[in-house]
Amino acid sequence: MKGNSKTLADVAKLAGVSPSTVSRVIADNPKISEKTKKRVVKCMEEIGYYPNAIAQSLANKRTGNIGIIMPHTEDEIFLNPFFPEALRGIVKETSNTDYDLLLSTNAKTGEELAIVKKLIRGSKVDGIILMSSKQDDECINYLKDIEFPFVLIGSPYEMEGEINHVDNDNENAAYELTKYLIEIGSEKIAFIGGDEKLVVTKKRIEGYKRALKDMDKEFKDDLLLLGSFNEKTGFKYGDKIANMSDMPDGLIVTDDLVAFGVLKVFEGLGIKVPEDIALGSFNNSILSQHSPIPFTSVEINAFELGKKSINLLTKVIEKDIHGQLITVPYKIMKRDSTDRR
Amino acid sequence: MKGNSKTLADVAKLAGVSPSTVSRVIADNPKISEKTKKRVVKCMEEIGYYPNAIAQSLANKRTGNIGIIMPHTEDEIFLNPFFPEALRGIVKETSNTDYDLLLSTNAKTGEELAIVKKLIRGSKVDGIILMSSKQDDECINYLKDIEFPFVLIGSPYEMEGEINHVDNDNENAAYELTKYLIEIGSEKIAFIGGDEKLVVTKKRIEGYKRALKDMDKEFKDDLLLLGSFNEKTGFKYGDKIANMSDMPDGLIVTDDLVAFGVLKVFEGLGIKVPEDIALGSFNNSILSQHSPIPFTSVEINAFELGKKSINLLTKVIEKDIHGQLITVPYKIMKRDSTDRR
DNA sequence: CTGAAAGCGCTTACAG
DNA sequence: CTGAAAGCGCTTACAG
Repeated sequence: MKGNSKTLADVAKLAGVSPSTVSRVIADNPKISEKTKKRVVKCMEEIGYYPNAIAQSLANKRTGNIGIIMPHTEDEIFLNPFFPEALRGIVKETSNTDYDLLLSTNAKTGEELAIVKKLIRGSKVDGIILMSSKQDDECINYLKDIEFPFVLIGSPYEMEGEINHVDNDNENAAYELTKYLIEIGSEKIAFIGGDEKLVVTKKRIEGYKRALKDMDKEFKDDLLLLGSFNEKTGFKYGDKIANMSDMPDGLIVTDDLVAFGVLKVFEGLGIKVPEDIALGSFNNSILSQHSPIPFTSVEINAFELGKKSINLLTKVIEKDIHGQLITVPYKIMKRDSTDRR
Repeated sequence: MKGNSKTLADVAKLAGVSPSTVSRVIADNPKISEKTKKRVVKCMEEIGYYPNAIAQSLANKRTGNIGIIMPHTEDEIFLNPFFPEALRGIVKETSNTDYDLLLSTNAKTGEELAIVKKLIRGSKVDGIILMSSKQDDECINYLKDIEFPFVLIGSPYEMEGEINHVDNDNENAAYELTKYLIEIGSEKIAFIGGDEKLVVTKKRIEGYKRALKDMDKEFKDDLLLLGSFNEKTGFKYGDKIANMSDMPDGLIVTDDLVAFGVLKVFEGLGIKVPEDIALGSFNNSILSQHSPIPFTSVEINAFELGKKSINLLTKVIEKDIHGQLITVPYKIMKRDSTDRR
């Protein structure tokens, strides 16, 4: 490339000042007189000068980058619209700051820690967003241990009071959804969740159980079904539920794609929703709206989660803040699958 | 953070060699004897040394970062599954290299050029991936002008032979799809496209026209409908088509979400697909598979486009390569909407 | 208000 | 095969 970028020194020479002065003009240091400031700025424009971010970083000990750690690509979880949506929020909010975004490129599960270490020890980022958390999360432990600025999207399994995170109140969302199903007449409610190591799964199970208890329904172990975030899980458990001797008349599903799979099975078997069984799900994806039977789903506002995480992180980078929690409201979007009027 | 990272000098002191030698060990310079190499490596591990990427960049004139320029967040186009999918491919392929990914954070349309300039002139990236192109694209012109390494996902409007890009053969895809509709008996085929400034729109229109010509059908201007990539466009044109005096019996739509909107309108009006009108679309999204009437759609393989773009870019950064084109195969996924057996 | 000098943590010709 | 020195392009205490 024919760039031949100009340096600070070039500007200094042209303006007849020292490099220190030019540097101070860039930093908009108030000690520099308006007069020289103007002259220098003019010279910068004249030769098309642009500060070298790398050199600034080295001298500054500040990179201007935020690292985003996503679950790895192969992972089915990446296919979940949650991540693109949250990322969209992250990008959006970052555009209001002077940070750039550095994306993790971990290809394998379990590689997250290595990536985090590389970014931090190589001084490539000033802060980190963790886009998922699990039980005994080694990334969280590491970041916490070295006291590096980071924000978790979701909730940590332990040390909640010490870790900065942005999340929905998943416990309450599941509680409310379960309660709602009971209110519209469901007596026996099954629950299909994700990986039990995921904190979000745990929280929703808790809410589900609490609602059952509050509404004087018995919790039954065989109505608690755990699987992955894909359609297959829906097929499998849809079948299982349909074949239960005393079939449930209510169902909570932790993800729309799974719920969609369940509905397909039910449709094939002639099971009517919501008449025979009411259904509530999570994520409010395009599928929940456009399914042959549009179904009730909890909008978790992933875009907002992303935005808020960056907003918090920029503060965390500046001051040290610990254990800050930002709760993003959810909303139960009621549709045909729970409409028993 | 309590980091206090160790430096090259620390390692050198401990190993009893000069910093130059340690540096050469890091670079795995063959001139260093195996013996010292081993000793130095041991010392690095002992004190937990990790090279500072920023300092390396400054000395090296190499950042190890690739910049990704996406359409801006607000843009409806970002909601299209194409971008997350392509990004997934980009992430995946990058994980096999030693590059990191720097994401553009442009919030407004038209800000792309400023972002590109900032990344390049601030020396934050070694190369750039452009995720969309339009007519008179100023980013392309700038990058080309300063001869900065970049790869375009999609095709440029002009100077095709001079710009490295990765794309489907959209002209042929539209050609084949149109021809297929004619072969299953469609006589009059309408086309719903996207923004006419987008190169992909132009290419598909060309293919559509060529197929009509080859199959001795007349091209009619009022059957060529252009809009945005959203459901509303589908509603609007679905209605329009339904109300044409001599309604078309075939329809090509440039995006699944739009096609989905059209189908909804048709369903509401009692228009039968594929009996009354056959439909073929693009992107093979989850909607095309799960729509009440699953519809034929062209799989463009966005994941592969992403992967190939990184693959090409890493080569472009090393040698100078110009006007290289990599074509990613598409595949027409035939479903009920064109099944007239 | 401005400048000379040292430093950020590396790399790399040059010399031996 | 290894080292001393200069340099990458900035910033910032220190001095004036």
